[in-house]
Amino acid sequence: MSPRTPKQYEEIREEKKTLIMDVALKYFAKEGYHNTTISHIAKHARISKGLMYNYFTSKEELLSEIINRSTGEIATYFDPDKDGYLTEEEFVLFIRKLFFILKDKLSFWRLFYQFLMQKDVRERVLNSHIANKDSDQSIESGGNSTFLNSMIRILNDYFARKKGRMPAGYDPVTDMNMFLYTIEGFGMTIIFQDEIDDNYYNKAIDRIIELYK
Amino acid sequence: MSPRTPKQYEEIREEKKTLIMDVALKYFAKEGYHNTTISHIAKHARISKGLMYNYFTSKEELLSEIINRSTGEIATYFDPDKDGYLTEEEFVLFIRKLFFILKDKLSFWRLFYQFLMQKDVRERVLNSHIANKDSDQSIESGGNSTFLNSMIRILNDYFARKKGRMPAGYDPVTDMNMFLYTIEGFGMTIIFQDEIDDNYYNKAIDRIIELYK
Amino acid sequence: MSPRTPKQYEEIREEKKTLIMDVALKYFAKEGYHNTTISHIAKHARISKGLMYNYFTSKEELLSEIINRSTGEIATYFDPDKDGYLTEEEFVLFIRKLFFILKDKLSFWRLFYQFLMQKDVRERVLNSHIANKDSDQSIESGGNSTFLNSMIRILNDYFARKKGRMPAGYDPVTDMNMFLYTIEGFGMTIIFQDEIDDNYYNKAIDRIIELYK
Amino acid sequence: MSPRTPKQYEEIREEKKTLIMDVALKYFAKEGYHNTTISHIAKHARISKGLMYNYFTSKEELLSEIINRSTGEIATYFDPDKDGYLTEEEFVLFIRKLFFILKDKLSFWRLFYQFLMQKDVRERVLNSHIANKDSDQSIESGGNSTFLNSMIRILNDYFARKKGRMPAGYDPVTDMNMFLYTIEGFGMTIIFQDEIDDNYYNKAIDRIIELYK
DNA sequence: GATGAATGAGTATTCATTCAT
DNA sequence: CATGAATGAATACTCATTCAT
Repeated sequence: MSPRTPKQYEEIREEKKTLIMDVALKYFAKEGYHNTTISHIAKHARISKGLMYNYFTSKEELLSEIINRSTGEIATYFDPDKDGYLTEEEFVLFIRKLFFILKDKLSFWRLFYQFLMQKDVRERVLNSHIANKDSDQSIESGGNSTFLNSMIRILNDYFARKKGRMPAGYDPVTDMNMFLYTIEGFGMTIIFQDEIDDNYYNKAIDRIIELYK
Repeated sequence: MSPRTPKQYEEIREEKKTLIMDVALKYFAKEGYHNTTISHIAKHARISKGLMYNYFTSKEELLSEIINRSTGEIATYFDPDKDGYLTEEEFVLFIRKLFFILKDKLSFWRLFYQFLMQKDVRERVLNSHIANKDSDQSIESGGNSTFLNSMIRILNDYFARKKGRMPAGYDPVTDMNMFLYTIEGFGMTIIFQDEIDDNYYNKAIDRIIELYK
Repeated sequence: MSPRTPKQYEEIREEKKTLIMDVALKYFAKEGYHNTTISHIAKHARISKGLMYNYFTSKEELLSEIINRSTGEIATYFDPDKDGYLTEEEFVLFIRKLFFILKDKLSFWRLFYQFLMQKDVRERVLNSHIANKDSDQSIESGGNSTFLNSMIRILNDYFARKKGRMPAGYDPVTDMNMFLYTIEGFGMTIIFQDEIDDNYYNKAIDRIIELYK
Repeated sequence: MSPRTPKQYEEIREEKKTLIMDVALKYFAKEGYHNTTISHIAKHARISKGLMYNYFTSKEELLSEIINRSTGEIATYFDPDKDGYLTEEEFVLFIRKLFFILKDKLSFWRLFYQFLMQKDVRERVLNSHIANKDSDQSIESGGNSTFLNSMIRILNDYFARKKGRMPAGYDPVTDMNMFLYTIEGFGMTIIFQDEIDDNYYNKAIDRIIELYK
C-alpha cells in the first residue's frame, strides 16, 4: 500500500530499460533497424508502445543507447587503463578475447555493420568510448583519443618492439596492417555466419597468433 | 525526325534504365536504401516518379536489378568460364583485379554491406550469378554453385597445388582462409575509407601477394 | 507530531489545490493550454501526476476550476450584491478597479483569450458566476443573469442617468457602447503587452474617465 | 492521353492549395488549431491526408501560410504604397474599410486571437507584411517597418495634423490611443459575435467617425 | 495521501505506388 | 512514353489517464 521507494523505482526502470534494449538489439540485428518497428519491439518486450517513450525519447535514441552500452561493455572487456604495454602472452590473450567478444556480441556487430558505411554513424560509434584516461596521452594523440585509437596505439607499440626479434627489412607498419586485415576479415566471417563452429575458428586463431605474435 | 526504329527505342530504354540505376545506387550507398526515396531518385535522374515504374516494378526490384547488374559485372571481370586453373602469375593478376573492382564498385560494396547481415538479402546476392555453367560441376559442388563458390574452388585448387612448393606441415585450407580473411579485411578497409590513397594500398597488395602467392 | 485534525487536512488540501492551479494557470497562459502537459504542471508543482488526479478529475476540470476561481475573484472585486447604483465617484472607482484587475489577473486574461473564439468555452466562462443573487431580478433579466450581465445593467443605468446632464440628442446606448469598446480595446492592449508602463496607462485611464463619466 | 502541361499542373496545385487553406482556416477558427486534426481537414476538403503533405510540409506550415495569405490580403486592401497622407474623407473611408475587412476575414481574426497571447506567433504575424516599400522611410522608422507600423505612422500624422483644428490642450497621442482602443474593442466585439447586425454596427461606426475624425 | 510506471487511443507525418491525362 | 497529383497503409510519437504499491 505504501508507495515504492525511489530505489525500487530505479530498479524497475533499469530492468525495463535493459529488457527493451535487449529485445530491440535482437531485432535490429536480425531484421534491420528500419525494418524493426517500435510496435514490434514493444510487443516482443511485452510492454506498450508508450512505455518505450518513457525510457527512450525516440527510436534513434534507443539505437544510440544500445550502441553506447555495447561499445562501453567492449571497452570494459579490454580495460585499457593499465600500462598499455603488450607482452607476447598478452597479445595472445588479446586475440582470444577479441574473438570471445565477437561471439558474445554478435547482434551488436551485425547492427554495427548495417550502418558502417554511413559516415556519421561510424564516427558516433567509433568515438563513443574514450579508452585511455591519461589526459597527457590524449592530448599527445590529438585530443580525441578513442577506444579504437588506444587499441591501435597499443598494437603499434607491440609491432614496433617486435622489430627487434625479426630479420632485417621487417616493416612493422605493414605487418600490423596485415594483422588488422586478417582479424577484421576473420571477424566479419564469424559475424556473417549463422552458426559458429568453435573448433574451426580456434584453428584459425592459432594460425593468426602464429603468424603475427 | 523520322520515327525511331524499335531498336532505337530499346537503346533509349536501356540508357534510361542505366541512368536510373546509377543514380539510385549512388544514393542507396551514400544515404542508405531506406533513407533514399523514389522521389529523390526520380528528381536526380531528371525523370518523373511514374516513369520509374515503367522501368522497375518496385523499389525492391530496382535494388535487385542494381545488385544483379553489379554482381554480373564483377563475375564478368573474372570470367571464370575458362579452365579454372590459376597459375602464380594469374594469382597475382587476380588480386590486383580484385582491388581494382573494389575501387571501381565502391558504391555497390557500400550498399552490399548495408544488407550483409540480413540472411535473405545475403543469399539473394551471393547466389545471383552462377559463375560456372558446367552443370556437372554444379551438381558435384552441391547444386547451387555460385560465382563465389566457383572462385573458392579455383582458389582451393591453387592452394592445394601450392602445397607442393611449401615445407612439410603446410596446411592449404588454413592458408587459404588466412588469405581470404586478409583480403576481406583489406577490402572492408578500402570500402570504409572516404578517400583512397593508391600508394598505401598498393604496398599492402604487394605484401599480400608476397605472403600468399 | 500529533495527528492532524480533519480541518488541518482540509487546509493542506486547499493549499495544494491552490498551488496546482497557480502553476497550471501560469503555464496555460504562457505556453497555451494544449502545449502544457499534466506532467509539466505536476513537475513544477513538485507533486506526482497521480496526485493531480486526486485533486482534479481531468485536465479540463483543472482548467474549469481555474477559470471559475478567477471569474469568482473578479466578481468579488466588484461585489455587486449592493444596490447596483453607480455614482460618478463610483464610476471612476469602477474603471480604476477594472484596470487593477487587468494587471492583477494578466495570466487569466491571456488564458481567456486563447479560448475566446470558441463559443462553448466563451459561454461557460461568461455564465460561470452569477453576480446578482436576487432571483427576482434574475428572472426579470431573462433567467440566466451573469456577472457580466449584471455589470452591463449597472452601466446601463449609469448611462441612462447621465442623459440628464448631457445636451439634447445624447444617445446613452451608443455612448455606453463606445465606452465598452474603449475599455475592451484598452484591456486587450494591456494584456497584450509584455511589460506594462503604469504611467502610460494611468494617463489613458484619466482620459477614459474624462470622456465617459 | 497526352500529359498535362506544366501550366495545367500549376493551376491544379493552386486550386487545391487554396481549397485546403480555406477548409483549414474555417475549422482552425471554429474549433481551434489544436482541436482540428489533419484528418478532419482532409476529409472536409475531400482529399487524402497524404495530399495535404504534398502541398504543405506540416500542419504548422499550413497555419503559417494561411496567416501569410490573410495578412497579405489585408495589407493589399489598404495598399499603402501611396502617399501615406490621410485626409478627413480618407479617414472615414479607412474606418469603413477596416470594418469591412473585419467582417470579410472573420475566420482569420478568430484564428489570430487564439494565438495572440503567444509572443512568437504574434511577432510572426505582425511582422509578416511590409506595407511601405519606400526604403528610405523603412530605414528611418527603424528598418523593419511592418504593415501595422505603417498604419500607425499614417494615423499618427493624421492626429498630429488634427491638432490644428482642435482647441488648445488637445493631446494628439492620447486621442489616437483612444481611437485605437475603440476600434480594437469594437473589432473584438464584432469578431466575438456569432451573427453580425449591420445596422447596429454602422451606427457605431458613425459615432466613431464623429468622435475621432 | 502519494508515487511514477504503464497504458492506449489519437495524431502528425512519410512514402511507395497508382492512375488520369 | 511521360507527368506529377493523388492515395492510403504504415509508423513514430504524444499525453491524458489509470493503478499497483
